[in-house]
Amino acid sequence: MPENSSSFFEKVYEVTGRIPYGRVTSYGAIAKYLASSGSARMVGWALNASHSRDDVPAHRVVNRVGLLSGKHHFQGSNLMQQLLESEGIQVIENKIVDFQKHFWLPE
DNA sequence: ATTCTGACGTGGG
DNA sequence: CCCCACGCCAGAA
Repeated sequence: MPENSSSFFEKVYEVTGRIPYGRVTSYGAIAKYLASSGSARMVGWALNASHSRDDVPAHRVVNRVGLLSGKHHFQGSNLMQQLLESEGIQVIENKIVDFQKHFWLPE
């Protein structure tokens, strides 16, 4: 609802919040959707600040190969993986199985 | 103002 | 398959 998001962060939260249950996307995809640019790093940065928000499923955002690059930033050592698996997503060696199959592109 | 740092991505060797 | 260099840009020191 707040398209008045003055911050880049707000936009990232907004899009991330739209990721359907059991689906995942990449930082680059979000960055492209927002800025049509390769500012994927900013997306990860923004998600870093999403800690206070529980409405931002950051665990559904991984890098372009489906690797859980940010799992180290979650509370537990494997919380991110648990969350994904609890949504029916298979994760092996910090990597999502059939990543492309679960991939979701921002609309 | 300058410098450094990233939850990334692409391209080349 | 692996490793490296560059681009990208918001924020902290």
